Amino acid sequence: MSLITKRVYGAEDVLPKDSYKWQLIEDIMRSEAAAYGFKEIRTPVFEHTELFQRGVGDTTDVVQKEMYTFNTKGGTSLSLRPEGTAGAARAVLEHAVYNDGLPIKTYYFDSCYRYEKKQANRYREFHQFGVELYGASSPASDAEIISLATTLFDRLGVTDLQLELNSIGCPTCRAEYHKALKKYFESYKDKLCDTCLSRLEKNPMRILDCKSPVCSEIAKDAPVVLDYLCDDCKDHFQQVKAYLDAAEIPYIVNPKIVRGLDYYTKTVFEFVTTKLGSQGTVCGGGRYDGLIEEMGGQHTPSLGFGLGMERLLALMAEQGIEIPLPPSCDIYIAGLGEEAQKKAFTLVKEVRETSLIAECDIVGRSLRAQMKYADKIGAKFSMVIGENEINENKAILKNMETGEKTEVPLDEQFINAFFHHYTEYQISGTANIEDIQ
RNA sequence: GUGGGUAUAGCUUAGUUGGUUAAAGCGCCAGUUUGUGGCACUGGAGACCGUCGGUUCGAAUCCGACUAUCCACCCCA
Repeated sequence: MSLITKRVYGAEDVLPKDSYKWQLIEDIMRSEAAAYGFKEIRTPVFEHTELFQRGVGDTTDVVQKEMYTFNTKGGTSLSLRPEGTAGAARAVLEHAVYNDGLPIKTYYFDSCYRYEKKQANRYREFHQFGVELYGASSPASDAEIISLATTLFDRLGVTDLQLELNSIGCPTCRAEYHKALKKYFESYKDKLCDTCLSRLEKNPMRILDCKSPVCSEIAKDAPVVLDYLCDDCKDHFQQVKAYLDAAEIPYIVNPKIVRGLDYYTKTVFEFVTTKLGSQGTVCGGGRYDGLIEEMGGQHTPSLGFGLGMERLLALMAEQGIEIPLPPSCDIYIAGLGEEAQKKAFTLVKEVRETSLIAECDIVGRSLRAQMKYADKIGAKFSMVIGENEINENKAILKNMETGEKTEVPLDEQFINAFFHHYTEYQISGTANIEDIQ
């Protein structure tokens, strides 16, 4: 088949056979976020370009080369969001949500866009579950955010993740650290890769993250940010760790994680796995005490994380976690002949009003083909209606699993009779839906 | 932006040293007599063998370019 076009490079379709997985995971996330007191926020996919330039940071790769930026007919520069934090923060400020009282706890399911080369578990359109907490500076809030993430992974049964933790300090102590780093790396100027050479001027911390063997070898002995933290930051970090210890949340301190977005301060963390090839970060976040101010608001210490839905799904698949199938058809009502088809059509409608799932033939199939279809969609019960049934006003209800047949009335008592059998069916334990929560 | 791999039905693949209408399994649709699914059987639809060009009497098969796709670098979710 030659189609006019295919899907856009780097974008993925979620097909009917898979969408239930997303729904279940989203349900769990919503309920858990709600349990922590978070409420959903929905913001537009596009924003004024300067929001990301200011918010995410001009020097970051994300803003410099990965944004989908375009001009409107009126000449305004807009960009598709490359991440969720900036837009959420903008909305909170624009609507003065802080007047409802602090802290503000929000979560979102965003589709985000980055113009990058596609790779395993890296897409140009990807989906992120994100959480933002505004107006909290205490280490307890850091721990709460991390705790939410670990609870989510627990509830989903994800185990192959390690929490890596670091503190990159506040602007004051980071300035000291930058100086030390620069001094250190300058002595290796002739050996560093080209990208790292440019990083040396703009953001030397990024060199620590370089995967090139030479640079990472040099980076091994580089000054560690934790040694340069001011007393306040050092204390904050200690207390975050103490909270995590108290909550028995395991972590390792990794002084090399620096994060790619400029707004981070103090606590940064990632949940990483080795099971997903080279895209091992499933969830990343941290504190951004300066962001709200940078965007024109009052000083509002804040923090959050983003969790990659595609990567989470991929990891769950890799781990062999089975997501329970969604409910299938409860009853299929086959019809023989025009009059019977209409009867089936109305009966099915009645059943649906009780929020059960019911189907009848809508493509004009033979009885045998209708039964095959009923079997294929996993109908729990079936029923055939023809001339006889209409004349006698009763029909045979068939349990598709056991083959057991029962006579039921076709009048207004039909629903009651069906419910009776359906309830027995569920009690007998043949319904095989296990809850992974 | 830089590398490397791969392109044959919806999916997974076969296709021998270039040789007549490109094959199989799964899936899909229909049927296997009178009104009942799973199993089995029969039949059907579905591929310009990624595209363009070249070598040749002849190309899915050899060569080139392009495109798509996958993986890695980079970056991050």
